[in-house]
Amino acid sequence: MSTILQIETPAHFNFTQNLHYLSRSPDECMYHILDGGIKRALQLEGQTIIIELREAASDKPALEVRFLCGNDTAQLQAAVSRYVREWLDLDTDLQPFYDCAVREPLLQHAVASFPGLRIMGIPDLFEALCWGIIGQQINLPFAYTLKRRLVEQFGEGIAYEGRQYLLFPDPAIIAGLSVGQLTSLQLTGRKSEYLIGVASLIAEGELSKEQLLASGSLQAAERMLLRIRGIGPWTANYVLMRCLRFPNAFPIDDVGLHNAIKHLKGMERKPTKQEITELAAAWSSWEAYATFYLWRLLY
DNA sequence: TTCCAGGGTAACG
DNA sequence: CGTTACCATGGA
Repeated sequence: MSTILQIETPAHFNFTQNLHYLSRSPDECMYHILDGGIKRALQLEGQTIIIELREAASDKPALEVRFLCGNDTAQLQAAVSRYVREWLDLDTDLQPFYDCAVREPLLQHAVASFPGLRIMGIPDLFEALCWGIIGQQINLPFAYTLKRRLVEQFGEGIAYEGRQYLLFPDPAIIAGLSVGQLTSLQLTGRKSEYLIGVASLIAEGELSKEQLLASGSLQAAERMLLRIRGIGPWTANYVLMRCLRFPNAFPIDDVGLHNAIKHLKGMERKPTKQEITELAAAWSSWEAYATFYLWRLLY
């Protein structure tokens, strides 16, 4: 009946490792993980579909995608394939990072513990920016709660086999909200203003992923993001890492990164920014992956 | 109870 | 300019 799309996976990719990362919060609302597979809704090529992603039982290491709901034209299949490759970062060769990490005291343990882990992406720019802003200065469980409220309140949902599959809210919807409609979800007034502002920029076509990628360099894209109210160095680099996929994006202000370093080095205090800069010199051009692996040590 | 959470802004000197 | 108060809630 429905087509099964096969997607070959590269060396240094382990589906179970990544599934474990994706399972980290019971409050995650953008996909359902059950029985070794991921199911989620996607809006691609102007259509809304539900897919299931799991490891393929084939000779070559691969994933298989089932189309549970919606058409599966060749064009849509190609779009889904591109989406999955980007989401799971299947097109990056991790060998150079691993070559670097095995010689690096701070990274050895992490890369040995989570082989095949990749930076799980947030392909949608608006979702990535919202997630970054929501997560500023609050603990992660609460951030997941706030995201779920936002998505349940303002995102579209599709029911399938008794389960609700949610799409992230359209920027135009959020752009039209009042601050009060967001503070009622327990977002702060300030963050509510940030979200509405970012939504407006995207809805008006003044900010896009294409535009950021076309800027030519990490630094240029970072400068564009830093001009936006509510986006500082941490949020900019977080988005450059998880959405734009710059391997050298580096959220150096991240408290989780600070705690991981403190723990690994047996320090009594958190490292200073200068100390981190000196340590991270050895991760040059792979700062994003180093950060992601160190985060993984924390939970 | 206090302190910290995947920070950023605006108002100070 | 560098520094600081403030945001607002939940969990340890």
